[in-house]
Amino acid sequence: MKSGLTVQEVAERTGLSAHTIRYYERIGLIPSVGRAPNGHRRYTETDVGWIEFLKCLRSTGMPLAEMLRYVALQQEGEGTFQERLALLEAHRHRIKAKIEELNKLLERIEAKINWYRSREVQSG
Amino acid sequence: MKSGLTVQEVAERTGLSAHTIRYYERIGLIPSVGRAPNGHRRYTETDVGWIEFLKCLRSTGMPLAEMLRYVALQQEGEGTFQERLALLEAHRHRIKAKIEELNKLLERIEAKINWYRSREVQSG
DNA sequence: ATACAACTTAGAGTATGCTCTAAGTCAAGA
DNA sequence: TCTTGACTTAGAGCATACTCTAAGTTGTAT
Repeated sequence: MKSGLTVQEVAERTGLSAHTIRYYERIGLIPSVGRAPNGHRRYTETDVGWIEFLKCLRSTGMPLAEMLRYVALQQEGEGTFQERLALLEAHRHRIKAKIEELNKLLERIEAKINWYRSREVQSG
Repeated sequence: MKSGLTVQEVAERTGLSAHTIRYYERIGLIPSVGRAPNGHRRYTETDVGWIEFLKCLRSTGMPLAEMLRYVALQQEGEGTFQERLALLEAHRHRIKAKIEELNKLLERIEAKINWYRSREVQSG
């Protein structure tokens, strides 16, 4: 019977390094990770889901400080639902804005690429 | 008669700080900026266009090191057209991948938001 | 004349987010 | 028994990209 995943196993699953996972725990992003009798970390599927959510927030550009704020609200309990929702909605807004910005800038870069291509034809 | 824009004016136009513009010049991203007789920088419209292009590359996530590589190729002359084109195409590919990633992760965050909203209704 | 604001340079300092190290524990296999 | 490898911790180190500072110069307004 398996008591949980090791930090390496979680690293493999999530694509984060074991160093980073421990670091996230240390700064408070992953509260209450279980330990084996020898002190080694043991992760549940719930933990893995949470870490994947953290990764999702990070990959979309949320700073660690804001992720910590989210965790803090979570630990304060149900009274912080509105605030957590607001935080996520603000983040969603930023992601959408970033996607729009990227699309706009992509066009500009493609224009430059096309300029190079037109030159390429003439100069061989 | 105006001999060119000052660093502050370029900062206002491009949205970069004067510090950053000087820094970019120092590391080699903005070659050959003209000087007034007193040694002050004077920018042409061409310079501004180039700085805006740099900003575009940065905002889409290109590291300074790669931008420097692009500048280096540019200064080597016409023989580097292919390489410059390849560099921009690789970058375009990364931007597209990033947009796709953001769209995917955005969905996940929206799912979480919707989960919060459904709770919100029940708990008042 | 003098104060002020904007500029110059080289270099130091900061923010963020990892990433690695050192010293030690522990369990399993040769 | 001894080695190997994975784990633990606290803390140091590093990469990136700015951002600021200090000391000095210059041009303009009062």
